[in-house]
Amino acid sequence: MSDSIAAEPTVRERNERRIFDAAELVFARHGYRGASIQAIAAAAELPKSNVLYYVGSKRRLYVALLERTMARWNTALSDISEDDDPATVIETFIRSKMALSQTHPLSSRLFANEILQGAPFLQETLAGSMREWVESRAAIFRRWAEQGRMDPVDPVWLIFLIWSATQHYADFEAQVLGITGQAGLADADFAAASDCLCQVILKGCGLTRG
Amino acid sequence: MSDSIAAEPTVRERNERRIFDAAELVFARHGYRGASIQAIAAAAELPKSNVLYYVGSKRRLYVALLERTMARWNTALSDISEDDDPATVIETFIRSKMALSQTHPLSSRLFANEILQGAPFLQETLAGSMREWVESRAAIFRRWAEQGRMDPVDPVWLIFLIWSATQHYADFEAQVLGITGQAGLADADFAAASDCLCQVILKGCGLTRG
DNA sequence: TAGCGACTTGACCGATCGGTCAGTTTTTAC
DNA sequence: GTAAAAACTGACCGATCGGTCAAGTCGCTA
Repeated sequence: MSDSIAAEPTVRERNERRIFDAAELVFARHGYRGASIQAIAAAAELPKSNVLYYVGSKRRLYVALLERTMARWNTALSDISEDDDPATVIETFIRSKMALSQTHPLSSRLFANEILQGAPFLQETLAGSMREWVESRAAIFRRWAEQGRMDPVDPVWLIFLIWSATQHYADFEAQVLGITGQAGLADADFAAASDCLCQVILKGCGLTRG
Repeated sequence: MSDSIAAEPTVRERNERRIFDAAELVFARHGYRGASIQAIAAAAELPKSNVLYYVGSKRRLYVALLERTMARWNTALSDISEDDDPATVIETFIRSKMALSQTHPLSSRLFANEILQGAPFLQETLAGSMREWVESRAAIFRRWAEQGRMDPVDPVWLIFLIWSATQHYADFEAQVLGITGQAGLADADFAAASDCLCQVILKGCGLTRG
C-alpha cells in the first residue's frame, strides 16, 4: 500500500463497501428497526464487532446509506430547461428513473422503507432540496402548458405519477413477479414497461414523440 | 350477554378490534420484524400479556391483519364486463383505488411493507387469486384494444400503473406532505389527484370520458 | 354460596438487541 | 528492527424481544 496516491482500495474502503452493500440489503428488506447489526454482519461475512468498528453505530450506518442513495439519485437525474422539448424531457425522465429502479432496486426499497416509517431521517431533505427540485421542474411544466406545448396537467402530481410508476418495479418487485409468474425481471421487461409508461403518459399529457 | 343474537360487541370483539387497529398502526410503520408486541400493546392501551392472550402470537396477529386487508380490498373492487364502457371502468377503477388510499392508508402501508420484505406471507395469494384477478381484467382490456375501443396498451402494466399511482398517496404520504409543504392531505387533494390521474391515463389510453 | 369459564396481569424465561471494551494481531512508518 | 497506528474480535453489558405461566378478578349459573 505504498503507492496509494489514488490506486486500489484500502482495507477500510473495501470493508466499508462490503458493509454498506450488506446493510442496504438488510435495511431495504426489514426497515430500520427490523434490521439487526448481526444480520448485516452475517451478510457482509464479518464479525459484528468489526461492523461496529467501521460504522460506529446502527444509526450512523443507516444515515450514511440514505445519503449515498440520495447522492446517487441526484447525479442520475439530468437538469432541464424551458427551451427543451417537453416530450423528450419527460421521456428521458421516465426512462432514467426506470433505469434506476433496475440498477439500484435496493436503494429504492431503502428509501421506500424510510418514507413508510414517516421519513424520520429524511424530513428536512424532503422539505428542502427535494421540494426545490420538484418546484423547479413544476415551474417549467407549467410554462410549457401556458405556451400550449403540453396539456395543462398539474405538474407536481405528474411528477408523483412518474415516480410511483417507475419505483413500483423496484419496490413492489415481489408483487410484479408473483402476478406475472416470473422468477425475475429481465432487461426486456424493463424496456417494455418503460415503453408502455412513455406511451401512456406522453399521450396523456398531449405530447407526441420526436 | 343474554340477548347476544347480534347485538352490542362482546368484550372479546371490542378488545380484538382495539388490538387489530393498534397492530395495523405499528406494523404499517415498522414492518413485521420492526414491530414489537410491547409497542402494539402500548398503542392499544393494554398490557402486553393481554394482547398475547387474545391473538396468540405475533405471527398470527400479522397474518390476520393481512387477511383483513385483502378482504377489504376484494369487497371494494367492483367486477367488470366486456360490455362495459372502457373509460367508465378505468375511471371507476382509479377513483375507487384512490378512495382506498384515502380511507385505509394503514392497510396500504401494511401491504407495502409485506411486499418490500419479499411477500413471505402473501406469496401464494399473489400467484393465486391476485394473479387471476389481474388476468381476468387484462383479458378484457385486450379485447377492448382489439375492438379498437382503446389504444393497444399492455393491460398488466396499465394495472400496475394505476395501482402504483394511487397507492403512492397512502404509502408515500410522508413524501407527498414534505414536498407539498402540507400537514395533511385533504379531501380536495385526493379529488384533484384523482382528476389528474384520470385525465392523463384515460387520454393516454385513447379514451374520452363518456 | 359454591363453582366455573372468560378475562386480566405481573413475574419470569431464554434469546437477541445495540453497543462497549480490553486485548490481540496486522500493517505501516521510520 | 522497532514502535506506533490501524485493524480485528471474543466476552460482556443492560435493555428489550416474543412468549409462558400461575395467580388472580369478575360475572354468571346451579
